[in-house]
Amino acid sequence: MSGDQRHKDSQINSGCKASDTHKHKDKHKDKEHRHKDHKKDKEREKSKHSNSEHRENSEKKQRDKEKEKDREKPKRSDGGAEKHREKHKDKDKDKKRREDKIKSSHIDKTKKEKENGYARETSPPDIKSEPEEDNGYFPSPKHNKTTKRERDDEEFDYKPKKVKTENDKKAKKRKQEYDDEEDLEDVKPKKKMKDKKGTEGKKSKKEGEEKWKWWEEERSTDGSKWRFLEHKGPVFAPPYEPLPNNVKFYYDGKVMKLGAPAEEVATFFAKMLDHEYTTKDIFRKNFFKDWRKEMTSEEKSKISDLNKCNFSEMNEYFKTQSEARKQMSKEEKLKIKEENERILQEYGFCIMDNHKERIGNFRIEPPGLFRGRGDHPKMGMLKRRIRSEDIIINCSKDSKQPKPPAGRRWKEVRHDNKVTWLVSWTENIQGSIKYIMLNPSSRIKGEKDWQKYETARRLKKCVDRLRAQYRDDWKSKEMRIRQRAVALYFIDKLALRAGNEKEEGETADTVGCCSLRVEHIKLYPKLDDQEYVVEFDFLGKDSIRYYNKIPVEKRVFKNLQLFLENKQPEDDLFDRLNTSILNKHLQELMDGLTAKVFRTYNASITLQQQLKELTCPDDSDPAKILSYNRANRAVAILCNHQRAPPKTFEKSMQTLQTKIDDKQKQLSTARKQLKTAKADHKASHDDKSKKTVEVKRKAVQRIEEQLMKLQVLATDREENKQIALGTSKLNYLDPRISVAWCKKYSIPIEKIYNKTQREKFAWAIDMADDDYEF
DNA sequence: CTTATCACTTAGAATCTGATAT
DNA sequence: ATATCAGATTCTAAGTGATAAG
Repeated sequence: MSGDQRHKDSQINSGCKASDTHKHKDKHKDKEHRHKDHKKDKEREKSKHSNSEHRENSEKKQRDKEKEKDREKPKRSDGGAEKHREKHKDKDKDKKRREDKIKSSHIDKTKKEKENGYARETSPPDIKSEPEEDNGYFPSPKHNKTTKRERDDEEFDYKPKKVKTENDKKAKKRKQEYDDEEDLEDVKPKKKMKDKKGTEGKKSKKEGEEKWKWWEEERSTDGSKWRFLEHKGPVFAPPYEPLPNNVKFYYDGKVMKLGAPAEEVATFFAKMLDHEYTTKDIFRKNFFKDWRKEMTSEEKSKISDLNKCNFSEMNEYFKTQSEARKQMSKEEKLKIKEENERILQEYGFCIMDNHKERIGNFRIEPPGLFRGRGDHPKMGMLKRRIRSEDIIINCSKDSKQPKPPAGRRWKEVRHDNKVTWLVSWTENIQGSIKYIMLNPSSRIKGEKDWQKYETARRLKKCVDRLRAQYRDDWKSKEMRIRQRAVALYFIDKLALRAGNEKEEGETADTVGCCSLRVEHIKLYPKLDDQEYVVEFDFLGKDSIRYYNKIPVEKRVFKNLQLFLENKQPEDDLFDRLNTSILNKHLQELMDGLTAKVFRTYNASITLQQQLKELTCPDDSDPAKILSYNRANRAVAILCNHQRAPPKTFEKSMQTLQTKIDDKQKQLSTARKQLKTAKADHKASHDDKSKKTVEVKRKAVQRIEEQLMKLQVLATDREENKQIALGTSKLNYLDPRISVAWCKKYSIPIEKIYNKTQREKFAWAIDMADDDYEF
């Protein structure tokens, strides 16, 4: 039990986890040659925005072309590039918009470079102006009108603060405007729902709103995330219910009655008794320390040793309770279910800009003991109960504000439409802020998700150029550039995460690319039959182990040797690099580009390629789905998405195997029968025997099919033992690729996406055709 | 610069649920 | 009817990255 990540690590590769404990760091700030370059960085940093490339139709062609033309910015040499930029910066939006249109109509890429660098609004020099991230940004879509309805988001129209009818109109109009060029076949009848009238949202029966297609509407571009927001506030954790008197706690063998505060915290521990956590020293120490804070002075003076505490009766009690819950009668269960449904209906939705949207997490996290992942220094600490006085409510001014519990108040009510959260509070373990936000199916999340994939697609168009550049940078005279280039190579090739710095001692010791330390890699000039092999072994996000040996190019290898010179194991591998430097650089190469875009890009492009490669048109549906899963798996492996093998894995494989064996037996019996039937028929030639033959033949066929299905299932499951497909499916794979694949091979989308996933990806399901290309 | 803060995405485990096997 | 189990859902920790503050 106790699936603890570490286990799985060892399973996958020979054990040993990275050592923790390094007191490392403090990068040598002795920069040997720092150069003038930052100045460049600085200048540029402001120039993001705008992009406006897009055009795409023939992406492929384009892609190629693109790479050459794409801003040949002289890598370093300041100056050049900027100049470029400058020249365009002033165009006004309208003009630009027009241009885009044109452009898109004949896809002319030559134009692109122009926009590429331009810095329009480099400065809305208003001081206060809070340019806000998205300002004018929304890179992607703006133009892409690929074949299909991609959004052309129009940034400049102002959304009428009111109703959607109006929006619709506008949208429609806009659409018309562009339609000629794309002449859609736009299959979808756009019946926008009847929700007009602002207030309507509320009453629209639950999902009743017949599917609002937000992706057919325009997005706001002024950086605001919504215009109207109303909700009921969070659902608080239920208050503590003291234990019945017959459930005792013992200290040093003697019964001891605890006051409610101490008792509550004790129950948190008691509930976890079976978990390996509670045997860990740090966990116990942290727990005990925090527990004592809840004790009365009397309790405190008595209870001085956790080892003398006996929680087992409490533990038993909870087990019994949960058992009882399972045994509840149907009606009781139904009642609970209904109550939950009621709460969901009341608190689980909000109204955002005329639409009723599902909230993701409307319940406040209940108090408990903090469980970090991996070797977390704070495991076991008490996560305190959140009260209304800790809560900040965010909603629009003109909405009906949520009410705090009777006689209580909120910490604050604000009206900030530059953010998407409805409720926030500060958590006491790390001091970080927690939020209540909308469900992934909401417009606000969906748009962002869509945008993410559009950015990745833009990377696709220029990735060759970027690769050429970083390869070139391997030869740079400047250490920092070489480091940056090698790191980027890893991020690109191995899909490593960026690797922000973390505060030491506050979290488990994990790393990403930029934070790799010397101890995390080993170099083998020669290994088996390969040259220049780098072995990675480190704990990444969630303390999941990353272990990989890969041959790299000689130049990379030599660079790594250089980076390692004179360093201790706990020193940073890339001592002149961090994520902020890297991202700043990436931003210069492509608008909106950051390290994580590479993961999205590589994941999606891998899926697309693998699907192409693995799908056989003649396969049965289950076989095709197996291919899909394999393609998905390739991505999961690339991204290192692991899971603890399910506890029941072995057993379930076994039962499956039994089923397969049975089926096999059935099959041979059926075959025998068929043979006999045939023989009979031969002998008699009568109709009846002929029929039997047919029947038997069918039976054989059916059984064969079933057997095949089972075998496929077994293969799939086995291959999936320690690989988690969900994460990549949900976060990295452009859903339009999957949708297109389903359409192309007539696989029902339900086979690939369950209900929740279909909701999240509704936009993709609606817009992608079978010829969609990432 | 360096650090802190904030917002938001990504992550695997825990828990729940409902279909299926017994 | 009950037990089992796998898939769905929930939960919340742990990342990324932009920006503000020092």
